[in-house]
Amino acid sequence: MRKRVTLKQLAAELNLSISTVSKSLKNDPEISQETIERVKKLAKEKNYRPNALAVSLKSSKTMSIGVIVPDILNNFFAKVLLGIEKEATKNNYKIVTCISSESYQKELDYLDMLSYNGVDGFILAASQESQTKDLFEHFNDILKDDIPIVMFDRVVEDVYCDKVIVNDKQSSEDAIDKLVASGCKKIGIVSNIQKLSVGLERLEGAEKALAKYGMTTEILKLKKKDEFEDQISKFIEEYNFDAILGLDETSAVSAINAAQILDKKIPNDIQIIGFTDGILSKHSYPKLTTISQNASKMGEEAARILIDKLELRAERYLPETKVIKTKIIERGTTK
Amino acid sequence: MRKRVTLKQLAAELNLSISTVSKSLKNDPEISQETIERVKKLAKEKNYRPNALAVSLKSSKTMSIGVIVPDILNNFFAKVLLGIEKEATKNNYKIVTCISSESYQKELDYLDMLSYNGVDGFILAASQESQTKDLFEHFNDILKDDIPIVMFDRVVEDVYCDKVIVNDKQSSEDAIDKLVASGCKKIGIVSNIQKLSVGLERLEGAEKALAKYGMTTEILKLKKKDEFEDQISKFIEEYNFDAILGLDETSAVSAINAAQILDKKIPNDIQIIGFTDGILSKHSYPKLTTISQNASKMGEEAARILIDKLELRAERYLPETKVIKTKIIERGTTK
DNA sequence: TTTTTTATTGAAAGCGATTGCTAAAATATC
DNA sequence: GATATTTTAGCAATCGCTTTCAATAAAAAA
Repeated sequence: MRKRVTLKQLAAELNLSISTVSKSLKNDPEISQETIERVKKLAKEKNYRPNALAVSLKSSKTMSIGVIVPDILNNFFAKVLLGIEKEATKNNYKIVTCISSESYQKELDYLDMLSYNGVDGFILAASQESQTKDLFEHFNDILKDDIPIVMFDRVVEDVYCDKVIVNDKQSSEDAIDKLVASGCKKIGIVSNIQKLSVGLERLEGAEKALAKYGMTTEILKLKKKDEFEDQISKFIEEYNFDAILGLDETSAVSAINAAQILDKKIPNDIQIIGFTDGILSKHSYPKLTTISQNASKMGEEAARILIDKLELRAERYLPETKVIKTKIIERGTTK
Repeated sequence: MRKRVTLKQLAAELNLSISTVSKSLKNDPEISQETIERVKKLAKEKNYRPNALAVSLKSSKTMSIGVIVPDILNNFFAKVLLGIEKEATKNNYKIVTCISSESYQKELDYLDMLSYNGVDGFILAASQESQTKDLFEHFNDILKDDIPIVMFDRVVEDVYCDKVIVNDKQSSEDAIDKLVASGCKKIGIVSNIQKLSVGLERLEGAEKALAKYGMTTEILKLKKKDEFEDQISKFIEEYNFDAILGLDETSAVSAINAAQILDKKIPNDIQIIGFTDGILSKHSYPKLTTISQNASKMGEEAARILIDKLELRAERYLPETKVIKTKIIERGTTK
């Protein structure tokens, strides 16, 4: 069994003091070239690496970012995580990932734990519970401790921090525009995320666009307990839609299946557009036309903003809100 | 802006020594009840919490587990992660998640970084590159430093550590049995994971079962560059299969779509079974009959094994290999 | 009253690294 | 040859906490 080597041990073996060894490793000009080389040689031999804990304790910087996501099974969040990871790694930061499972309590616990574990900053999306119950003081508490937070996607209006969002409202307007342009007369909205800030935004955009064309907004809010396909096929039959806008990926894909059940041809009898360019969109039949939120880019952006803030600590600056542009990816469910 | 309070500050305010304060917070019998209460009162008021870094440095235990997964977008790994997270949290451990992106180099870097950051142990699935190139000394190096590893799913034979796997071979045998029992005469295998240990296992099981029924093994190894659906539909037409076993979820779902393209009715004209009970299986049309690996349970199990080892450090014990049982989840693609 | 016990608190070392300051040795200046 | 200057290396404090051991004071026993 190997033993991790410390400065102390190197010093002993070299007959030098700990400080000399430490300085040598940092190429301190105070130390003679000869000594530096001697030290480095042994350090390399023994595979010396500074104990990150000790360094952090001293410098009160851990080079780590706490990331809290509501649901890791959600492809969107997974992608964002990937983006964060990429950018963080590039800048020598590591990430500590926690999953709030949409629970306020877990979110709070993690915030607390991570802050006492010394993460340098947070990147997070609020849990559903925090959003619906309008709980956000726990975020402010962290900010008060001077630990920066960057929120993404599920942001909280009342928390004064950096944010990265997507122009959800505009996107669903665009989607409706597109559907109308291709001849749709009766468009239905299906949502499985009624309670989320993003769900509201998207709905608002759709309503606005629909109104513009003198169309009424018919929305189906999916109920967890029943089969989505059944709920949607009834909805389609009732109104005889020629297009469906799914406010999230699951709704849209379920709408595809519902259309199949009703034996409607996609995209001829009915067109479908969804949100979130996840794994489902690419594996449905036909493949789903969807609004991509550039999840990975969102993550990168969030990490970049946080790291900038961390490194440029010197100057206080105002929180910014970065809007990531969506793009519509046309596949088989639209004409 | 608030300031994190330390023992020193509490001590000063209470006119006590640091050690007394520390002991009081731990209900040390050496300290008088009166003092204990005085200390606790102020600590609560000031919201004192020990600095985790300092505690870790002292105890050389960080209460954290390094988790390395090859791909977080993969629903299976995400589920395992969820299981790990759940079990770890329950035992007061936190997890530091890294994503190797199937790269050997990243895997190595993370292993190195995390070990110097003092994680107490590792839970990981080998990257594809490590598996195909048969690279595993980096794992042994960690073990040499006396940091325990628990591998799951993608395990490496030559590394002597705890493992959690699934009875892949048996599962695909069972799947073939089931197909034959329901009358299939010509079964094709489709795989997108030829290079992985699990892919090999599953193939082996299928071959064995096929041979048992005097059937030949026809396998299609998917090529990334072409559309999966096209490759599969050609494959089906060529052999006129009445059943497909997809060795991974993507293959199986693509097979469903391929059948639709060929206008074959599922499950009457052709039956399909897949692996991994992920999100795709539930949203395909028809829904996919699949072999569930109990991903979340796998994660929990891995975490439990690791934590047991961590806490029971005392007695050396032999590495164990836990086999998680799969179960077949029947949905719409089989009779 | 003196000695022993017990109760209570504090001093100090240590975890591993960083860093400002000091001391000693080597070199330069007059 | 004596003093001033530069190199080079080490001391010691510090980060925040834990823990052993010593110290003091008060109470009990002799």
